[in-house]
Amino acid sequence: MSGKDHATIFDVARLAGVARGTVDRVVYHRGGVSEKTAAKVKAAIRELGYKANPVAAQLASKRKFTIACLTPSYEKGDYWDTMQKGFNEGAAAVKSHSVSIRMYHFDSDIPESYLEACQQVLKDKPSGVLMNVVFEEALRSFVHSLEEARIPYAFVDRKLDDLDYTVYCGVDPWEAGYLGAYLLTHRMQVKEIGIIRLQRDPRGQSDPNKLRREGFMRYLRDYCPDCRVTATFIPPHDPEQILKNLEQFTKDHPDIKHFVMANSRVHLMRDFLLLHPDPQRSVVGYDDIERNLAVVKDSLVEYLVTRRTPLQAYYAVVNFASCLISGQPPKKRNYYMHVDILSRFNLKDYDTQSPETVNLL
Amino acid sequence: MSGKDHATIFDVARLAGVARGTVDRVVYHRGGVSEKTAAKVKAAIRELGYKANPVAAQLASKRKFTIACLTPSYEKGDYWDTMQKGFNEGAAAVKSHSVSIRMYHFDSDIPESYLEACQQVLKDKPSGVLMNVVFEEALRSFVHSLEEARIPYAFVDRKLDDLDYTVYCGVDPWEAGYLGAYLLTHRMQVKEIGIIRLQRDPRGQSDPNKLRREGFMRYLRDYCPDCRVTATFIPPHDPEQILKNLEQFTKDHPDIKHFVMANSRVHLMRDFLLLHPDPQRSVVGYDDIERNLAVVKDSLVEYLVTRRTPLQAYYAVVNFASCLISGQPPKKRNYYMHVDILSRFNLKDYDTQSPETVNLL
DNA sequence: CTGAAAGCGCTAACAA
DNA sequence: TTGTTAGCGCTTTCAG
Repeated sequence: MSGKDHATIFDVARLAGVARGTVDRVVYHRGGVSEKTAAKVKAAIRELGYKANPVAAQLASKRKFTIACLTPSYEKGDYWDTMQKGFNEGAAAVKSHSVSIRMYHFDSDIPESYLEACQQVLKDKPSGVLMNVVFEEALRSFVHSLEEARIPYAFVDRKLDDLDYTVYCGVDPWEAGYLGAYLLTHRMQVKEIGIIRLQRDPRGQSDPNKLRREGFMRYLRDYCPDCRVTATFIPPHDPEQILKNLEQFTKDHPDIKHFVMANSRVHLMRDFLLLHPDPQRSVVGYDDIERNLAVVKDSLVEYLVTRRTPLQAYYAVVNFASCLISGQPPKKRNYYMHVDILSRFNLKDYDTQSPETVNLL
Repeated sequence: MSGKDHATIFDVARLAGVARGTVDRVVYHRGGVSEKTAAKVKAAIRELGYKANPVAAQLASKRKFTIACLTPSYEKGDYWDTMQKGFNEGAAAVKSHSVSIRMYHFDSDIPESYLEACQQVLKDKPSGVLMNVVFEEALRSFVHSLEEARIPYAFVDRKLDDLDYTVYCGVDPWEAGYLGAYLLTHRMQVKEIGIIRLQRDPRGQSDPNKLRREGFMRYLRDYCPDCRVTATFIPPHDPEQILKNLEQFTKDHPDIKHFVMANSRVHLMRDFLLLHPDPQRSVVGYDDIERNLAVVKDSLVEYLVTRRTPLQAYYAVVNFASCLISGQPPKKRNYYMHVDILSRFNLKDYDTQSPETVNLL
């Protein structure tokens, strides 16, 4: 073993009576080796208990990987902006492993923009595609193209179970919904709940929070069977109108003291909550975007149900990268994250705890 | 940049007009470089945006590090056993970076055993010591010896602020206490609270949960000023006696419906809670050890205030290792973890989400 | 199909 | 205090 505490490719080569290159060929199934030679090499590997040194492999390798991240475009501070942080951190982490990421954005209200982005990805021939579920139909056809091009793909946040993705990273939205209903109602006699929804573009074929709402409703059926739920819709980009809507809604339903927003924008209720304080009121929202953390901090919203969104993106990138590097067969890997409960007394250190903490060097 | 997309040590050396070895010396603070040269090198580094390639560094380096982990001994399933998992995972993560860990245990009821363990550590001359605070006096004198031997040290879980440690990883116990009181009382009119404490060895000079209790009491002063708190002590290793004690306690104080255990063993209440169900009762405990997760799952305990204990240990190991490897000057690095709220509806995936998920290669 | 050899970027021992 | 250089273990190209 040339004085080492572990066998090197050189030791194997010598024992097998071949060159190092040949050993490399059999180790990585690169082909082009006669069966007889391969057998000799394999025997030597077994005898020496040889394990390739990934550090050395990494250094010597010239391979480069590109991960295409196909996600909705975003504005500062919104959900996908929060995700973006995680993508960036993931990118930084995998950089020294010679994988880079490239973002592709589309407008989640405009199916055409999604199709366009898909075309662009296909044209760029990345090593893998990391994406989310927005337009299901279009997504399926895109995945079809990817499979034809033999490009592996992974999901973050949402997935379609029946597809052959490599990695998924996210939380179970149904469970998050269930938990939200628990937090909104337990220890109280709740008879009425108001659910505030967003007016999405009429053409929008996506309903990203359907499962959350279903989980929410299911909890109510299980534990508060005679609780009535009333919905109202607000226009996400018109603060004045939001305020008016909510004022009208609460005037129409004076008994509703419990509110939930199943999307990531509970902060849109801020003005209303500030202007109409009510000690009996309780509000539950979702997702750890900055503005949401702020309304919790200000005691306007009682609970936020979430997971570390940037970490979720980070995990997705890192794990997908790891799959690409190792060239493993595309077996599904699901990483379900834990659902966190955030209240005004455990807000500290939530968003500061970035994954970088974990990276050596 | 010699045709690369990133600067190498060679590029830096050339720009600074020095040899590669010199660049290496300044990057790793190895000393033996004149200030003038160092300045030139630093300028070149900045100009090129040079980042050392950890993969190459790893491959070339012959250094070995040993981290001594000095912790209380444990029994299966208890708090320090849970920590141990994290230490092991941390060890696995840093292994390929040529750092190994070695455990040293002592009995937290027997100061002498602690002194002995300290002596052993000192004799073994590790590259660094990772530890916890149990016997404060003895710890201070141990730290003194470490400083004389120029061995850096780090804390996990608890720390002493005034010492010159390198890394600390844990949560703020006071805040965890505060949060626990919130969870136990909010949305309710609570007039009486029972706090269940452990009979620790009389010689035991440690009171590990003092700060937690203080935070807890502080919340009550802030928000439930006329709530009365009554304590009782149970013997941790005598289930029958625990049951009797608790039965007697609740007989003596029939109005107490709210209980808290500030230590990690709320599961000791299990038998009592099972035998005397009471829909009005609420119990809050601390720490994510398996048996505690089980009593939450069974709805015997309503909330657990915790952090990912194994992750905490993992972070401590990895970060400390990172400091040792990089040979950075011993500047304090505090990693405050987020305080998690666990209820029966968000228990899933809490302990399964191990840090290994994040490791490439 | 197989061997030889030039690196990958950095460390560390030695020489100056 | 600084420069030089031989590797670390593997990949990959180029000859044979």
